[in-house]
Amino acid sequence: MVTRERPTLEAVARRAGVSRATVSRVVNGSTTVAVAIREAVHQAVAELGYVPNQAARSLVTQRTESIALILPETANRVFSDDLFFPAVIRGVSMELDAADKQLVLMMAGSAASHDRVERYAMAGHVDGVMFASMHGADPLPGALARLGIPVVCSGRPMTPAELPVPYVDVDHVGGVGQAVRHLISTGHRRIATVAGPQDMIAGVDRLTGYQDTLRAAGLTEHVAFGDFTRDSGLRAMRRLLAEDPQLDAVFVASDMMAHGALQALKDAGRRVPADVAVVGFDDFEISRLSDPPLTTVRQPIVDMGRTMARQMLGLVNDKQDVPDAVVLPTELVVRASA
Amino acid sequence: MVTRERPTLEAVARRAGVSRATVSRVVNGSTTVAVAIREAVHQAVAELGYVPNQAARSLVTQRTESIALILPETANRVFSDDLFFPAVIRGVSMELDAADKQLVLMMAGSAASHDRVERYAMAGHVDGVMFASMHGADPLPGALARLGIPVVCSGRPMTPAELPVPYVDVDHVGGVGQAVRHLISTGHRRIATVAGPQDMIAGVDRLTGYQDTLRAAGLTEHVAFGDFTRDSGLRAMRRLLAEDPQLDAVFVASDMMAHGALQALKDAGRRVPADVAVVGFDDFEISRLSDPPLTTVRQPIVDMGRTMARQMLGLVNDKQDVPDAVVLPTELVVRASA
DNA sequence: GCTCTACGCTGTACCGGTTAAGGGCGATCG
DNA sequence: CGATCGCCCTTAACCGGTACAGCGTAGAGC
Repeated sequence: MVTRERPTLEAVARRAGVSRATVSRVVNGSTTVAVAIREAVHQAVAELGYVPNQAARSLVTQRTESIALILPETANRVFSDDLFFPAVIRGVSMELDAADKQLVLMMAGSAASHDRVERYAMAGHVDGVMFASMHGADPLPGALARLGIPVVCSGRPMTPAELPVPYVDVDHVGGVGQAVRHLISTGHRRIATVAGPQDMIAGVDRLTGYQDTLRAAGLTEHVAFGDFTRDSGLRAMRRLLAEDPQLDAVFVASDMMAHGALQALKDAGRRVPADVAVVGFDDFEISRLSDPPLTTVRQPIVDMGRTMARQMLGLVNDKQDVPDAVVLPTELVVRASA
Repeated sequence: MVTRERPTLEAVARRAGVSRATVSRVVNGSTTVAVAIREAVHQAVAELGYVPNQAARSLVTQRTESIALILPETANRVFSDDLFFPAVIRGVSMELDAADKQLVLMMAGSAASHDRVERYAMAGHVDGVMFASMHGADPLPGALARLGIPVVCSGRPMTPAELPVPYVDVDHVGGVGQAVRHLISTGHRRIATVAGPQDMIAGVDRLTGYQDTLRAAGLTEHVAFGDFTRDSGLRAMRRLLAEDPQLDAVFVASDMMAHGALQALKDAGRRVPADVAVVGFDDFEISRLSDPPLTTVRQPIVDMGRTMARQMLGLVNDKQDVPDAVVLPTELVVRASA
């Protein structure tokens, strides 16, 4: 390793024959510097390969130009069979890159890591914190917001905090309504659902959408619960079939669970959609490729990430027009399974 | 926003009735502090909710306790239909979490972002940089290493740099050899391959493994190229079928491409494995679930991430026993497709 | 009882930037 | 022609920690 000494402002200043302050102003693009001097400084910067020390800069500016994204799951579970977080990351990353901010990724599954996140943000390591989907009524976003740290959540908070934090969510209820009405309009009457975990807003709202629509149509509810994983969908579908062998349709609250449900139906010798129609929720890439291709409610996950990031950028730049809540539209995508 | 002032060392010192230096030593766990004073400081820290300012600390220690992971793709492509990067992230994250280091995620698809990564590392924002899979002979790892910044790569560098950087890779050639020998031993003789991109070491090595094994058996090669995406696998399989309708087996250099190939075979009316046997490479979760379940070469992706992170931690801690190269084993997983 | 040593704490000089206050100098105006 | 003004640059005071040198104090040794 060569470990060439990193040049400092001081070195650049000496080389250009000016003071540190002048170099600082040139580097930060101040216009009140004579052209000749500005040129000299730029040349010195180039010759020495000067790069400002971020720690020193942060110490005085109280900004780090980086933003944390918290994935409230253990590193174990995230990414295991989940396509949601990668898409969120992608959206967030696109937007932060454009703003020249850095993305710090943190997993916060355990209580201990909760603490770590809080300390990390308090240590001024990041300018703001984004939460990607949350379980239960997590106190962390509210706690950080109370400390004056910009916070944005994905997913409407389950319990409205005393201090409301901006969030972005999708129209779960509307999308599910479309899906269930589609099932009804195609002649189905015994429509069950595999619902998501009830400690997540996505789980709660999608179940509400199902219940509201069914009730409006005067039909009977039939619910089994999963945790958004493929396997839980498979098991839930089995339970539904055991409880009501006559069911002719099912709305499954996530694509992953829907693929599990397709498997369960296949195992049980049911044809899809002839015997049982299936609708999912997410519209992952793989849902176009399943057998049969999955009818599903599309939610714009990448856009959620982008929107969160934009809200965050607005907050850290003290823009006044940052909306408290953004709800993105969902849309039924009809394929072969229903 | 309440924006409570963050307490400083100074404030804690005043409250505890000691000097800044003493508080600093207590906070950093030095043992040469009298118990009574240590207690008093701890209490003051707790009462004030003191959290050390990371920027100030980094300024003097020249360390940030965070590590960058570079995904050399545009944010667009990463995660689109790729399951490799999420798994790497998961492995890296597990290991860094345990070491209480933070993970900074950066995309570096464009030349411009290349520059950003270099400046970012040079600014001392991170203590080290890890590269997750690379295209071509990327000069960036070598450049950073030359600047004295700890670097670890996933995937053997395509052109050995003048300054060798530690890397972790898997035994591509060995795994592919197992796969192709399996095809031969089950009676196949017209064995084609869908190879990966030849600007990536994984693409090159897997093709080499195929070629070496076929040659050793005195069989004829038949190659089409893809770029590891499902769609490219589908198209490549079509070309192979058009060129040799008699082929009876194919080794596909990635699971994603293999799923595309399965689709192409199905479209062409070929039964798998009766007419054409298919072996993939990766062993993603979804490969157990395809129809038929995919025989494939398992590579330990999460372990790659963990190993990279461990090497990195060794480097930043100046451990002497950091191996230059770690090659993890691969293993044929036989399912129904071959 | 005095010196010596060891220990533990304080004082302070940094780390590398930013920024407010201050000063030199040429141009402008009366 | 002198006072005033404004433009640009320099000086220096921070930001909040770390770590080293140094000093006070207490206990040991004789």
